[in-house]
Amino acid sequence: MKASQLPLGSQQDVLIEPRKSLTDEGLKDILKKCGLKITEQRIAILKALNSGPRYHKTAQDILDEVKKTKPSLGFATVYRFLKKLTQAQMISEISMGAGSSCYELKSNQFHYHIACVSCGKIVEFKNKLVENTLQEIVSGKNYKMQNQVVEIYVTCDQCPKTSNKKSIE
Amino acid sequence: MKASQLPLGSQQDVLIEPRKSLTDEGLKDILKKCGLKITEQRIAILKALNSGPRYHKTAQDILDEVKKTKPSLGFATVYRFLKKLTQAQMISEISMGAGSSCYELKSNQFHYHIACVSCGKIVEFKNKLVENTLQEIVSGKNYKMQNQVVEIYVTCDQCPKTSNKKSIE
DNA sequence: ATATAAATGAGAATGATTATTATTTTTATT
DNA sequence: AATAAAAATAATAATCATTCTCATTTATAT
Repeated sequence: MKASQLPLGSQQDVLIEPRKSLTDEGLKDILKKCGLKITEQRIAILKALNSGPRYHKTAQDILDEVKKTKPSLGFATVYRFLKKLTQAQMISEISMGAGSSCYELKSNQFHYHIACVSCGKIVEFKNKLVENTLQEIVSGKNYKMQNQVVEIYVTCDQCPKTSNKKSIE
Repeated sequence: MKASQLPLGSQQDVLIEPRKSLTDEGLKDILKKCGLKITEQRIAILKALNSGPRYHKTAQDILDEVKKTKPSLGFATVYRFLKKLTQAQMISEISMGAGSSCYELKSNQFHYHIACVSCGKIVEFKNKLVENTLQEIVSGKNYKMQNQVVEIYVTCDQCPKTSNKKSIE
């Protein structure tokens, strides 16, 4: 399934809701909350993470964006910071098969993805029934929810050549 | 979130239902259905994929298993064949963050995973309400379902040291 | 102002996966 | 059963994403 997909980061997709942009103060608060020092690089990386229209970004996406203003930035700094943000649960790491992982700032609601295995298009969606059902499942086991990942792989109606592929049995 | 997890393939987990073992004829039929030639290596790899108690396996898991009887097998053959099986939609590729992807033969029902971000334990589960809801979502958009991935990340009750981590907001 | 711990940048190292190529095997056809 | 053509294999090199190392710079608490 997934090996046939293009890497997530290179794809167009549809965003459910635009995010409000964060002030420099807001970005610094994020760093403080994580116990991290405030640097230009980190502010710039957070801004890149929070800029639309696509909110899940690869390390490469972020590097490309930030290098426009800070050409000396290196991959190591991006990955190091992304890992710290992940550990602090400020962002989610998403890996949908081949290619690089994507990262996105957590918002106050879970959202999910529909990806076409043929054209690579990704659509975000939300569903409270699914969200609540998953919450009940883990609550019933006395677990504590940390994150939910729901990905639906489809062949979409804009891919006529592939839409007659057999579904899984 | 995911960067803190151990690789999936190295973890213990709980299986929902044992799978029936396939005869050599059944395995050959799978290859024929995919339009692939029948070789000892492929039969052995399929057997390894279909053996319990854990049905999601890394390329390394498969290589280790098959090398017991065919020591000359190499990684390239494993990956090449897994990619063909994936393209033929006979198996699913699962990548839950860091480490290697896992592969599993598709069964007739979707199943999902709960993973503890602290200890790495993975539990499989099924839920018809979620499954049907996801099906309705894609049907409503005129898409054709190819696969569903539902992963819940938790801190589990056997991890007291981590169970008081704050949940995502 | 300064000491200390943390962060950065550059590049090397690692681990997973894919590509290359010469050799071997399968399978369809004599 | 022999054989030609296409496909598969094994070995290894190459690639890609990510992490590590270490010398230098920077942020922050005092």
